[in-house]
Amino acid sequence: MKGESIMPNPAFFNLSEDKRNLVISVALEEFSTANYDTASINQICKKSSVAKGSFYQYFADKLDLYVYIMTLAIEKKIAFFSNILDEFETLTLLEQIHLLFIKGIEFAKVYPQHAALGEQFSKESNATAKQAVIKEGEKQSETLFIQMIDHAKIKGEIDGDVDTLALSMMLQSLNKTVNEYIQNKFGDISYKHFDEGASKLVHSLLDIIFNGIKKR
Amino acid sequence: MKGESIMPNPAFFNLSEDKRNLVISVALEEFSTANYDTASINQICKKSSVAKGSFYQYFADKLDLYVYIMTLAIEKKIAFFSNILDEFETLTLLEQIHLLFIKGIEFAKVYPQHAALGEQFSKESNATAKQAVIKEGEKQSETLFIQMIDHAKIKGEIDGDVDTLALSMMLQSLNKTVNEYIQNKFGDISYKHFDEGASKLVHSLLDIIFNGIKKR
DNA sequence: ATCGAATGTGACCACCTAGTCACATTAATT
DNA sequence: AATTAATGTGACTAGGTGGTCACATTCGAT
Repeated sequence: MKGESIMPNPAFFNLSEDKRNLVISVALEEFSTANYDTASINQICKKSSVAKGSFYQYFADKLDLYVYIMTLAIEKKIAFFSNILDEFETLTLLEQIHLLFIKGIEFAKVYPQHAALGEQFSKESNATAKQAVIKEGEKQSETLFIQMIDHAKIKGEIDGDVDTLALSMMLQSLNKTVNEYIQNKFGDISYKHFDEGASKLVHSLLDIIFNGIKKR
Repeated sequence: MKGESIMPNPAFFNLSEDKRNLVISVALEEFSTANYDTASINQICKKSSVAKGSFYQYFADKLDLYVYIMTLAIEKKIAFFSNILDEFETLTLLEQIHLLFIKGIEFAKVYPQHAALGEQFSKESNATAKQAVIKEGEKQSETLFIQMIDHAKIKGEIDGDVDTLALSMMLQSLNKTVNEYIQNKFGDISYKHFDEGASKLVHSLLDIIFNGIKKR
C-alpha cells in the first residue's frame, strides 16, 4: 500500500503529455481487442511510433504495461461512479440497483473502449496477468452489493429470509450480463434506441427480482 | 446439413481406437486450459506422441481440430441432458429449471474437462474459432428457456406479464454463473459438500426468482 | 565549447508458432 | 517377390513473440 507503485518507470512521465496519451490510448485499444497473451507489444510500439528500446525504458515488461492500463481504467470507472454513492442513502434498494445498472451502461456508452477492456479482462485466461491486476487493487463490487442488501433488510425493504450471498451473486451476474448484452447489441449500431432499450431491460429484470414471477 | 462434416480426414478414423482417444484426450486438455490462440499444436503432438506431419494428415489445420473437439464435447453434453427432457412434461417450471441447473452442475462433476472446455469457449476471444464452432451447430439453450417460460405462462404457473426475454436472459446468466462458481469453488477441493452446497445455492436463487425479495 | 547524463533506436537473440514436404517406412495388392 | 498405395516422420519455412543491448542522438550543466 506504499506509494511505490507508480508502475511505469519515471522516464515515461517525462514524456510529453501527447506522447504519453498516445501510448496509453494505443495500448488500451490493443488490450481491449486482444487478450493478454495475444496482445502485441510490437504492434503497440508501431502504432504509437515508439521504438522498442524506448518502450522498455518506460515499462519493465508487458505485464507492467498491462497492470498500468488496467489501473487507469479502474480509476476511470471508480471516478465515474463516485458521485452516485453520495445520494445512495436516500434511495431504496430497488432505486440503488437500478442506478448502478444504468450507470454501468452509461459508462460503456461514454467509454466504450474502457468497457471493452473490462470485458476482455473478465474473460482473461492468463492467470499471471489476472492475478497481478487483482493484487493491484480491483474493487470487489461484491461487498458493495452485500452491504446494500444488509442495509435494505434492516430497513425492512426486503424479506429478511432472502439469501444475501445468492442475491449478491445474482446481481453481479446480471450486471455483467446486461453490460455484455448492451455492448453486443448496440456496440456498433446507432445509439438511437440505446437508452430506452437498456432501461426497459433493467426494469424487467428488477421487476422479476423484487416481485417474483409466481402467479399471485 | 449434409453428412459431409465428419471434419477430421478419414485417415484419423483408421487409427487404432486407443491412439484416437489419446489424441482427443490430449487436445481436450490443451483447449480446456488455454484459449484457441494460445493452445499449441506442437504440445498436442508431443503429448500424444504423434509426428507433426501425421497430425496434419488427420486434421486440415488447427481450426479443424478445435471444431472437432468442441463438437464432441457438445455431443457429450447433449447426451447427458437428453434423458431429462422426457420427464419435462410432468414438471412445473420451478422443477424444470432446478433440474436443468443441477444437471449442469452434475455434468461439470462427471466431466470436469468438458465443462472447463465449455467455460474456455464462452470466454474465447478469437472470432474465427468461435464462429466456426457456432456454425457447426451450437444448441441455443436460449430458445429452450423461452419455450419453458411460454409453456408455464399458458399453464398459469407464472405471471403472464413477466418479460419472457428478460427472464430467459436471467436464467442463462445465472446458469453460467452458478457453473463458474461451482467449478471455482469445488474444482480442486474435496467433493465432500459439493452436492449440498450446489443444491442450496440453486434453491436460494430460484426462491428469489419465483417469490421475489420484496417484504410482504 | 566541452563533457556527462539521459534518452532514442532498431538490429538482434532465443524461442515460440502453424503448416509443409521430400523422404522413409509400412501395408496391401497383384 | 514385386509393385503400389497409404502412412509415419521431423527438418524446414516463414513469421511471429518478448526482451536486450551497443550505439547514436539529444539535452543540460558546467
